[in-house]
Amino acid sequence: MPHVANIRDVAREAGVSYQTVSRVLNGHPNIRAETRQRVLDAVARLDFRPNRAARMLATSRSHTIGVLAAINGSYYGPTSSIAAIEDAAREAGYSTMLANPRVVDASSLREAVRHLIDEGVEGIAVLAPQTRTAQVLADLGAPIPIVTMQTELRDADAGLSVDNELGAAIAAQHLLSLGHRRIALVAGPDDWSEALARTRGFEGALRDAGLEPAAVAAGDWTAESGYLAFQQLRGHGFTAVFCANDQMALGLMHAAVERGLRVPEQLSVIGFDDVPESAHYLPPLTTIRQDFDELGRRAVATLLARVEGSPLEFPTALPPRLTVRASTMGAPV
Amino acid sequence: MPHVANIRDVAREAGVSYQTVSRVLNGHPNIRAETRQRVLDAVARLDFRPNRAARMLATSRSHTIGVLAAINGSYYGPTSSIAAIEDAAREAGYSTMLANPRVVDASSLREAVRHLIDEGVEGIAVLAPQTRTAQVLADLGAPIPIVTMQTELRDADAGLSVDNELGAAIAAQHLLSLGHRRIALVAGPDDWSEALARTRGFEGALRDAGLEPAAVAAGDWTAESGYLAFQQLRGHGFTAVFCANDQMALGLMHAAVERGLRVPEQLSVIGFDDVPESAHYLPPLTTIRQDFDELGRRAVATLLARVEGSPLEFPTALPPRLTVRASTMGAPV
DNA sequence: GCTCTTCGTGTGACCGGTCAAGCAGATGCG
DNA sequence: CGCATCTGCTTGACCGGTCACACGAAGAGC
Repeated sequence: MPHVANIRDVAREAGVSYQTVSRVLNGHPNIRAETRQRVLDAVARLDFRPNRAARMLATSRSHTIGVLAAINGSYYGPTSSIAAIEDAAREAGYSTMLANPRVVDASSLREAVRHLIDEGVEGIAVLAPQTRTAQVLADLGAPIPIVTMQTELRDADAGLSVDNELGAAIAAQHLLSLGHRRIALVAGPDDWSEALARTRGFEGALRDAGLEPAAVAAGDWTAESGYLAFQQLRGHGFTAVFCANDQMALGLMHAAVERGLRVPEQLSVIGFDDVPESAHYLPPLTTIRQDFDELGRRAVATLLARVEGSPLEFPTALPPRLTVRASTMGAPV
Repeated sequence: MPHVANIRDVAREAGVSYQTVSRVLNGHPNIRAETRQRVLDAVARLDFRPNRAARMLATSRSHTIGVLAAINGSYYGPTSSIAAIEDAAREAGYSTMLANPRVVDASSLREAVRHLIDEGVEGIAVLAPQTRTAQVLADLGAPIPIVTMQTELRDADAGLSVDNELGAAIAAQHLLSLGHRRIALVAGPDDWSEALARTRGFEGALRDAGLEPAAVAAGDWTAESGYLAFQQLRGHGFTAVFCANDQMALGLMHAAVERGLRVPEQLSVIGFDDVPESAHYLPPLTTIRQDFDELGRRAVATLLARVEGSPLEFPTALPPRLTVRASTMGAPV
């Protein structure tokens, strides 16, 4: 086992005390330039890397954040956000620790948070947008900041979601502007905040036009559930359908085509998320784009501001953007 | 700031010395049952949680593994594996630290590995299946075990991939058995091990049948690149095409349909991965299934065995499995 | 010239665990 | 009965950093 240098080795090598080395490493003032250089040279010669455990023990700061992500059903969004979080965190000198509860219930969430806290993380970003999540986390009374992404709460974390309600309203308005009047909804699971917000936005926009959904089915975000949803919906005589995410839209189009319906000529379909593949679905999917990367970056910025006690906050949710492709067209007459 | 209990508080509460508490926590023998119980009661009363930094400093063991994942292009596979890794690690009492180089070049890889080592991880699982990865990692001479997943090397980590060569051969044989003789290939990027292995397997199977690929194009795993690949390939008169992943197959089908070709009647398409959506592509995609979860579990098992010096090894790559759906049929005459 | 501040550096204690050695009391063995 | 061994527990040192404080030297103010 090769001996790895510690701070006292460096001090000896540089001919100063270990405290001086510590000062140099932490950028304290009041070090003579020549002394600093001697220390830095010694650090380089010995390839000294400060021991994080020792530093953490002494300062009780870990420079680590936790990511609590429950990934199931859809992959693209959470994965993009996680990658962005890790990137932003490292940029700011923080490391990232992962916790993946396999199911999202109160006790798994609690256990995951506790695990991360035991690891010494200074803050946690949560990607588990079930409705109950926010409440469970609040009840925990955790001693560190926790930001919840993609929540529907109009609270301090508002800036950490896309405005799902607005996005769904835009989708509905797009269909309305094409002349559709009988529009169905494939909602997400009703224990997900985003699903509820999208349903609300969609129904609100319809109501503003004096309409109601022609029919409603709920899926679980998977393509398979979109496929099954179509079977529930058929017979309700709609000319367009809003699916709460792209995968369900894909499954629904599959079922529709199988029944001999032509998309978009006989049925317009619009999704949500704009996953990279949706541009190549058949037909290419009209959908609502979310900026998952920006979401991740904002989560880290918010978290670190809270960790360090500064007041940064993102007051408004990110604007979603309509991407029109070939799966929507004017209503058949 | 509420005082959190340390081991000496527990000792005082239980009326024993701190060393006895440490013994109990670490399951040492030679503790009287009644003493152990008194300690455990005190632990529970004070909600004592051992400080990981202190333990790490004293033992120089972190009980943490690192995951170095370069996620770009495809999401489903790596994300599934990461989730499985985190799960298996936690099961074994290990935590998971993340590092996501945004590009995969030698210096980013080195930096990411170094970052993880500085964090004190005891081993690293690498999901960055570019060909050069393995060599760069080997050259690093890292003082901790590193396992590389999805590498093409037939070395100690062989069990940490699906047998890509076999999978591609199975795909080719499926097309051959349907009577296709003019078969094109959309390969993955040629700096990815998996891409090379799939190309090898595909071309090998064709050669065994006395054939050569009708045409070859390379993509970058994205649907978009599959779409573009078709434009390169057309005019080469093929009746079937093997795409090195599902997304590229999706893009290719999109381009084919746009040119008026019917899949599978005029063109059979087969993919690789079996992402959840591929069952609902239009037409549903015939593809080769990989077990990403098992890959993640094996990576952790291998890593921990190596960390602990036990001899566990998975001698053989995971078998891929053909999933026949609607995108392939007998060759047109 | 003497004290007062500022600058640059060193000393000791401490963070919260673990490990090695030590030390009573009980038990085994001749 | 004397000695060695085992059992159960305690004490002291240590892991590798940081923090609070002390201290000598140089420059400022009177």
